[in-house]
Amino acid sequence: MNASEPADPGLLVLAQDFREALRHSIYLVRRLDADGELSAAQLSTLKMLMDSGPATGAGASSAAGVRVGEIARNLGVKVPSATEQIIKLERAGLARREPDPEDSRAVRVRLTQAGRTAVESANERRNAVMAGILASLPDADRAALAAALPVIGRINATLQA
Amino acid sequence: MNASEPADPGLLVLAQDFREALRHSIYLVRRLDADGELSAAQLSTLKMLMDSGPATGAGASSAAGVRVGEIARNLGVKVPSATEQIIKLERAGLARREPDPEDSRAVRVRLTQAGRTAVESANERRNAVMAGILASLPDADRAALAAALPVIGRINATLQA
DNA sequence: GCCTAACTGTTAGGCTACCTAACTATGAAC
DNA sequence: GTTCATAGTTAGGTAGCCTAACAGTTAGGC
Repeated sequence: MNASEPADPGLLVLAQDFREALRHSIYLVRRLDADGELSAAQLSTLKMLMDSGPATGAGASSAAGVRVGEIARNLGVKVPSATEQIIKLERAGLARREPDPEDSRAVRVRLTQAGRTAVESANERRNAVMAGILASLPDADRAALAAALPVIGRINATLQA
Repeated sequence: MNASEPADPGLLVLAQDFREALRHSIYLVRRLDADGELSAAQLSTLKMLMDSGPATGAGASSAAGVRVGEIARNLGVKVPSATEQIIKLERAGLARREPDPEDSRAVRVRLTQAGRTAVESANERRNAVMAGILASLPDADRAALAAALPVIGRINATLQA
């Protein structure tokens, strides 16, 4: 945990290689996001809204929507940045802001039906492109990747703490 | 290769999971880059210069430095964006622009000694932080990660084509 | 030789996404 | 019923990317 210690050389090499891989992956992500329709930041925001509460709110009778602060925390940005994204989404008709009935300071953000549709189609498109790339790999590569994804998830989870 | 085909469902799931992992990794990268000293873009540029030609140019008698277009291509950005970064690096005393003796249209960019020092220390710091995170993982996780890195490298290489 | 076409890099202008600081409005505590 | 904390917005600024327009250099065709 302590970064000031000398650290195992092998660990440093792995760290370097992993950083390198992530650095190069930026281009991949940029490529996937380059199809226009929705920016990476906006898709992330929409996706978060979708995961956190159904747009139709069938079973969510009490507190529908997500608070701005929570969105910011989930996206790893500051509150004003979240506000900015939300305003853009609202202008695009993809999300809606409503007062929180339980706390008048707060704002509840929800997907509109159009927002839900947009995030689904954008996701499908990106997944299809990525799947196309993965399809060209040998089975063993795909297996290795699949095995590593949970690990990367755990690494990312480290940051939440 | 053809993204318009229906595609294997398992492949789509893997694609989705991989995209998700990369999306979350953005926060990790942001965290690593947040230590100030050098922005991600600038470190990438410096690193590229370092890998492509020694600053001292001991053995590189003929064509020292890297051309702007080549830098742009390597970083996956357009030429004006590369120019912008280079100007900043030059102002910071980390890189130098020189005329290309063989082609007067071209510009050769080289690291200064200060630039070399800066990239090394920035890299070491980031590697140490990452190594600290990796140290908290079980051995099996590290092994899985190490096995997947070459795969991610191959995926990224796909884009060059 | 010279004129045109292709190429290299810079400049100008614009966009998105992030930030901090300052502000408004509401809630909670005493 | 002040006072302090909390939720979000607004204002202003920065970094990094883009396209379009430009200047200078090289290379061909004739």
